[in-house]
Amino acid sequence: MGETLETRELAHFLVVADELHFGRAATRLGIAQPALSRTIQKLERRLGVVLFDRGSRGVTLTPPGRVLAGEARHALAAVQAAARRTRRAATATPHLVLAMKAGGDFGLLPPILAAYAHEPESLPVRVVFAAERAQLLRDGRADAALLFDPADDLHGFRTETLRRDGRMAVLPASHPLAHRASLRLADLPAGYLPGPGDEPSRRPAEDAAGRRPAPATVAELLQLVALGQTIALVPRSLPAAMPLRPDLTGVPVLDAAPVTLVLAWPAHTTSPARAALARPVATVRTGGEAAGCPATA
Amino acid sequence: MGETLETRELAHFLVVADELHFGRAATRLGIAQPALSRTIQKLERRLGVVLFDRGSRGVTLTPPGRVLAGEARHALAAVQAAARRTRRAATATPHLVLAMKAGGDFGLLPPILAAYAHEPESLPVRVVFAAERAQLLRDGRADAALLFDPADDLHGFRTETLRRDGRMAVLPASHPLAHRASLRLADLPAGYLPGPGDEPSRRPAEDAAGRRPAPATVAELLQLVALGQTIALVPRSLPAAMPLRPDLTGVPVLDAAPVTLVLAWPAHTTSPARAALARPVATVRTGGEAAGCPATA
DNA sequence: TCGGCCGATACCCTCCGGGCATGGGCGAAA
DNA sequence: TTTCGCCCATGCCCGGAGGGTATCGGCCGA
Repeated sequence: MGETLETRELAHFLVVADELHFGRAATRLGIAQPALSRTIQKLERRLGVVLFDRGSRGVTLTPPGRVLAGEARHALAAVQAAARRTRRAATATPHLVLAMKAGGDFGLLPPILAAYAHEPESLPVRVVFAAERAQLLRDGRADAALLFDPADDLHGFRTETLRRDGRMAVLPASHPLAHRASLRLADLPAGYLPGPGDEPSRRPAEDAAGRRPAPATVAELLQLVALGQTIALVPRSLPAAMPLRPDLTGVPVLDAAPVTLVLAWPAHTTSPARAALARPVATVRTGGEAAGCPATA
Repeated sequence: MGETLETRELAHFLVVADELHFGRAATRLGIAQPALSRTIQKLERRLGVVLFDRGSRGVTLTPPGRVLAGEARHALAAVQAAARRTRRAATATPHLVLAMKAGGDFGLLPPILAAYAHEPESLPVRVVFAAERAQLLRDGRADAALLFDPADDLHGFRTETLRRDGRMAVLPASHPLAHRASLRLADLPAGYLPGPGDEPSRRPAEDAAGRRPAPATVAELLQLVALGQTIALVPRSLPAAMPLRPDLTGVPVLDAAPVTLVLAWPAHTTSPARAALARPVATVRTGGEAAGCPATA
């Protein structure tokens, strides 16, 4: 009764929880449907819990099933992270992987990396660009990431604050609001898209309804603004890393919640090379008011 | 090459990493030694990494092996937490488990629980006493815990500050320093034991050398003080929950690092009942100066 | 040099995971 | 109401992974 679950069981369960259809889930897993049914049944018996309601009108997650879906995702990410980090620890050419979005450093990264290179334990740093930086960090594909505090999910990470920043609206230079010195949220027309760092963690390539997803990069977002399709809310420091094209204008939004740019890393890692990466941040940080106040808020 | 590791492999690996001896590890696992050897070999082949140095003078972890040991512990804790939380989500009588050390609430818990009981989503709360509260939280045996900030490992937890507090030395009333109004760390004789919340996370029942471990509870610690075997450094609010016996005296230590008592819970849980537990904390909190500043420091 | 410790190898067996065929419940269509 | 069809469960078989016993081989200490 108390044996530990196997990762295969959790992975198979997650696919069923995702598809809510044993047949399709089995296809996705490359196995036959009966085998999958039995795996789930055994999992349910082992847990002593019914995970799915099998109505003839399809399959539904029970409340405990919903709990397991969330927990299983975390557990599997932890297992994958174990494999990835172990492999990378054995690499002949050790290095750190830093995940960020293009322009997502407000121009602060170059001096940090320069200072880091002088640290005694420093390693070469490879920068990767990705929207799902938090996920990369969780499953071991990255050693550190530049994240935004209220927008990204910082749970389980340790962080060092780089900069706390207000927001501004980016609009076409021809927009009626473009000449204003400042704005309030109420001034903005309804339906503007979120700014960088507000993206949802899961971003399907395409909606079930076929709608296009929100833009994944700041460049895409600003492109949409230039096309007059939206208004963007971005950190005021953004132009330091990515100047606005001339046909766009930035106007501070006074009452938009501020964003905090942080350097984040998995809480339990112990690499001295990674620890040294946090050190130069303190010297580079500008305008930081929450020094030493870690995240996980 | 890229398949995910199985929990059984990780568990077996951890025992070998702990024992550094295949034979003993196999016995602990209840299997024969050859099977264990093969499991580890397969794990190494799958990862493409050598995890152990097999010298004839015993077995040693390689550096990547040490990485995997840390990662595997976290991954397995996550898997076990998944099972525990799922089972408890299916319980007929839902409730929350709150882990603490006896006296570890500074007397603040009763009003919190009283206020919590009036929250709309509240559940019955079962309090369990344990030294390894953080571990209980990590593997799903508890839903929340009262932890001490610099002492406990708060990585991966969300927290709500209950109280920040200086420390005092507890000494026998007959001790030469007992009449002082205040002390500094330099005044204390070398070799005093840590106070509550300074305990290491792993506490073997007995040393390899056979020495007794540090006391696990405050009551044990104060007992040792009364016996003149040590001096204790405890939070100044401790007597609010656990009055000092008359033959003991508390003297503030001005330059000892303050302790922060926090309510902690796993970062990614989503139970509304658990979320409601954090709410009364804000109303009960006294002397808190770091409100809203979360942990993970 | 020899015996003992300890991990690796060889070989066998059992059982678990998976495949195929089929049963059975339930809703929708006729 | 009957029938068709979708979809999950069940029955049965097979291959392989995991485990057990016996044994080898390297290394150290006596």
